[in-house]
Amino acid sequence: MNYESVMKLALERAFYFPSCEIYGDAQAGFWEYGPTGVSVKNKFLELWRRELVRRDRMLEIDGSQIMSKSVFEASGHLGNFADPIIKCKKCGLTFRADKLIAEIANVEIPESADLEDFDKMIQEKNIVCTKCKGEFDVAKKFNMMFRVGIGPEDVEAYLRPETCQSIFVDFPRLFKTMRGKLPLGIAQVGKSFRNEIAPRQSLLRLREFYQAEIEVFCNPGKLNELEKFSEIENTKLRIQISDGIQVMTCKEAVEKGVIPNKFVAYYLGLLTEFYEKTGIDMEKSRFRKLGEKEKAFYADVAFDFEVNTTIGWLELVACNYRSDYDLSSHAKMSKEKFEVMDNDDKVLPHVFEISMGIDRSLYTILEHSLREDKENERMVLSIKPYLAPTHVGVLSLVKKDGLAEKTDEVYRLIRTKFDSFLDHSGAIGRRYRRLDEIGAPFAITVDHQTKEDNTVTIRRRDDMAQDRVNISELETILAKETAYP
RNA sequence: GCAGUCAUAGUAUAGCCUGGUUAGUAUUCGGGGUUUCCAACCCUGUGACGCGGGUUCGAAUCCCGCUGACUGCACCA
Repeated sequence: MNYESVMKLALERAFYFPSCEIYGDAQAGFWEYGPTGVSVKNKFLELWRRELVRRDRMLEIDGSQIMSKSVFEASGHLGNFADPIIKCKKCGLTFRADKLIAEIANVEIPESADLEDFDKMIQEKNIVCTKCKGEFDVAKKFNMMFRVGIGPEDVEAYLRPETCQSIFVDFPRLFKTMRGKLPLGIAQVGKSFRNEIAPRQSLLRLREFYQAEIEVFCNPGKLNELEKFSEIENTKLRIQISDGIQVMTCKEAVEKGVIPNKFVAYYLGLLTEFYEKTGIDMEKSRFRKLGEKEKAFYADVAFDFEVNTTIGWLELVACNYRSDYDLSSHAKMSKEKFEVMDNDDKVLPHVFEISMGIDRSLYTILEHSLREDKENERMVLSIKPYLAPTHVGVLSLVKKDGLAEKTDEVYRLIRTKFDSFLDHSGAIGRRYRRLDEIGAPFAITVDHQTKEDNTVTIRRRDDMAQDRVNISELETILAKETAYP
């Protein structure tokens, strides 16, 4: 289904919608999740916990969103997370200073250079606005982090631009108190904040967004010694190589040198198995190795997990081998010791990161699950039952003859065990359609026969077929059908 | 951030050019009825001119600013 239809569904059924929408000064890049969206998000995260955190015995933390200045001095975000920009005095057009200079004067100035260097070069080479020939104002830094002031003294701090910094900062304590052993995964779900220049397309480019990040700390000397690699060695990865996507097992990818080591391949394998279970169409996915220029400033080797949608390839996960970039910078800045013992070796761990964009993942799940059933004139969200915002609708065929009361009874029986929705009003077909649209995989209908033999019908969303079962069996059936895989 | 297009109920739209009755329609939604297993029907009700200025006796309509959405460019660490 396309972006437009997903957007319509999102607005009509309260999956997500613009933040502060009743006010005229609402800013772009901020969206809220409604009840249905939250329900899917929570279930998606439960799946993530099962398939990655628990499976790999990772530790999950929940850190602060506001972090002190030193953290970002050490992480490099204060220096590198900013673009040098110049603005035309006449027409107001803004350019990236380094890019414009490289283009016009053919001189490479690193983007982290002093601002005066850009001004000097612009003077020297007499660079003017490409559009109106106007003069440029002095270069400025546009930092994508949101600055906040703490307390009455307005102490400088920042909203985190990625969740992982708390994981790095917390690593020494966690390793000691949780009896850590390399390789050790530490995970976190939470919000991050980036002052994007042009937020776009609802959940796909936000200023405030959810990440589920995993940082795996490892001994860099043992990247090919990983016993659990055998668990995923036959898992098939889809990897972009030059112009085509090649499908190969994790084992083959390492043997052919497509992936540098077993360690990285293991986590790409886990990630593949996870996304298969979200119901995203994996035939439309790929891992893409990033080139030198595309990589983040902290990354050594980087693979993006991307999925093709109706608005193009979307990056859902960034997998970065960050080496000891973060731990050594924080060690230097804080004087804290980050070396740990790995058997008899004292090592400064390296980090492999799996940084997942939750909002984009949810969008993709919706886009890949939503379909139009023309034959039956309905929109169906064929989402995996364990991710569905509502598991089951509980309906009375008619309100009268005591069926409503009987339906209430059935609802009370299951309401705390499943996400269920009670509905008596209107035609039965309409109620089924409403449930189809929010992806409820099952509908239970109480009819006249129920009063005679205590049976109800269960209707399945995808094929609209119905079975008659005893009320006493409902819990078992639903538990089985909505269970995580 | 730049350029173009646009902004009316939950959703989709008409009206705007040419200012003037109660802002129309479809669907959704609430209540009632009838029928009963796939958006039927009948009655009834709720619900909108993005925000701020200006012009005017009078603004959804004309003008200005802001905000947002879409598309393209740039950006995406």
